[in-house]
Amino acid sequence: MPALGASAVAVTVVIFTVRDASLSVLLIHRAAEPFAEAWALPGGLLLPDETLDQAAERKLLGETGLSDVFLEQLYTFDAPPGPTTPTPVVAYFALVDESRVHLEERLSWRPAWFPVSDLPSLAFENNAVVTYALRRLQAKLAYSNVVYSLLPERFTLTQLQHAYEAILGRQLDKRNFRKRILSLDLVDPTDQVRQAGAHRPARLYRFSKREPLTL
Amino acid sequence: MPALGASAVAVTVVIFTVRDASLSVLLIHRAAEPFAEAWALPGGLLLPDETLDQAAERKLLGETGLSDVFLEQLYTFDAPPGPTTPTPVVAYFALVDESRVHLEERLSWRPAWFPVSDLPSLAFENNAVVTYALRRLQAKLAYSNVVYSLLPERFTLTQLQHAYEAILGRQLDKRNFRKRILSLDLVDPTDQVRQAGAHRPARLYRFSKREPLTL
DNA sequence: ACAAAAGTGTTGAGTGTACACCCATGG
DNA sequence: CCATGGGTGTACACTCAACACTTTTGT
Repeated sequence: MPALGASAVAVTVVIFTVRDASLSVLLIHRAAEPFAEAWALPGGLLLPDETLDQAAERKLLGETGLSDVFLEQLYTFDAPPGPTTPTPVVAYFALVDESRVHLEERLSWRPAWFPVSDLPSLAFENNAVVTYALRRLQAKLAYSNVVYSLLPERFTLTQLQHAYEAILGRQLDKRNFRKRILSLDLVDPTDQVRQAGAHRPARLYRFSKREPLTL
Repeated sequence: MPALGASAVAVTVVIFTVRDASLSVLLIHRAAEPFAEAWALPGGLLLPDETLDQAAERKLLGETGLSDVFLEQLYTFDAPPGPTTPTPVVAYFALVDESRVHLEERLSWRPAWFPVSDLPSLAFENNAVVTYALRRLQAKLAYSNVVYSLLPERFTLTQLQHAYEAILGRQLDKRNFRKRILSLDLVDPTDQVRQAGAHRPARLYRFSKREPLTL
């Protein structure tokens, strides 16, 4: 039987949001070695007596102040090479509504949103993690309601469509989009018909289930 | 920053095969505590300087003598409750051709195949792992060539169909199945037309790519 | 007035599904 | 001669993609 205690486990979270029509990821600026001055995904070690999901929630809450959002385990990556004790990294991904986020105020680290289409080179080979998360997210769009936590509780179908377009990176046909969404009945219409700042009254919808739903 | 060295990591493998028209899983019989005398999935601790994939391959090779088969990471589960130091478990799943397997000969442990439809209650909550693996496998059938490593190198379309049926747990229409498989061109026909033990000559096929392919 | 977003149907192509019979061989 | 598995085509239902104009409001 193998030697014990060789590894601890780290958890990292890819936090996505949609900002001005593009899909973005939350990154933190590292002050300490290794990879000082590089951008990286938020993450850290699993605490004793904590589940993996709890650790991911803790990280998400710390960075954004949010906890009731879509958050799912993604993949477990090997320990990145480096001077520290090697620990496998369990990656999660989350979707948040940017208007509900309160970014952590820090002295030395500056969290910031970066469009996924224009990422810098990240610490710990985190670019691969983001790429993997993006692929998974795109795949899940087709058959689940994951986007529920990217949008406010009530939203127009156009807003929803913009979220889909940002994630898929291409334009969608409006009429086909509406037909499909309504036929899946992921959403219910609500009575309210006027939204601040909108050009004209519009029907608002909400997700019929806000829990993660994987058809 | 959290305390270090609280956890190591374990790896476990769900090894599937098709035996007389039903999908089966390889289990080992535990001699030692915890869960002595219970059946469990093969697994063990990650060794220092080993990648997760390597650990899974090592386990698979140890139990079956095989290494060139489909093997994919599945999910990372929390440490099971118990007296030992809690370690998260990175689960993998593999597909093997039973005729190529050489089960490990052991004195105290007896590895054995169990149909997934009729599993005993497993140690370490491994039943949930098997259920998860089965769902993933079924999903992957639709859009990938994963079954390539369940079958011998050359096979008839009927054999292939039997493998699909065992995994999905339902009968498929022969003509539709053939049309679909051929249209995906996952397989190429080979010249050989006679197979030992078969009732009549038949066209044999082989997978055009034997590498994992995720369309 | 005009820019910006909301809303609304039809058609054609392609895909998926249901369904039944003949053939070659081994026993 | 019969049991076993190999091999083959068509018709219908459904899903998906392409496509343009009118309405309402804020500025």
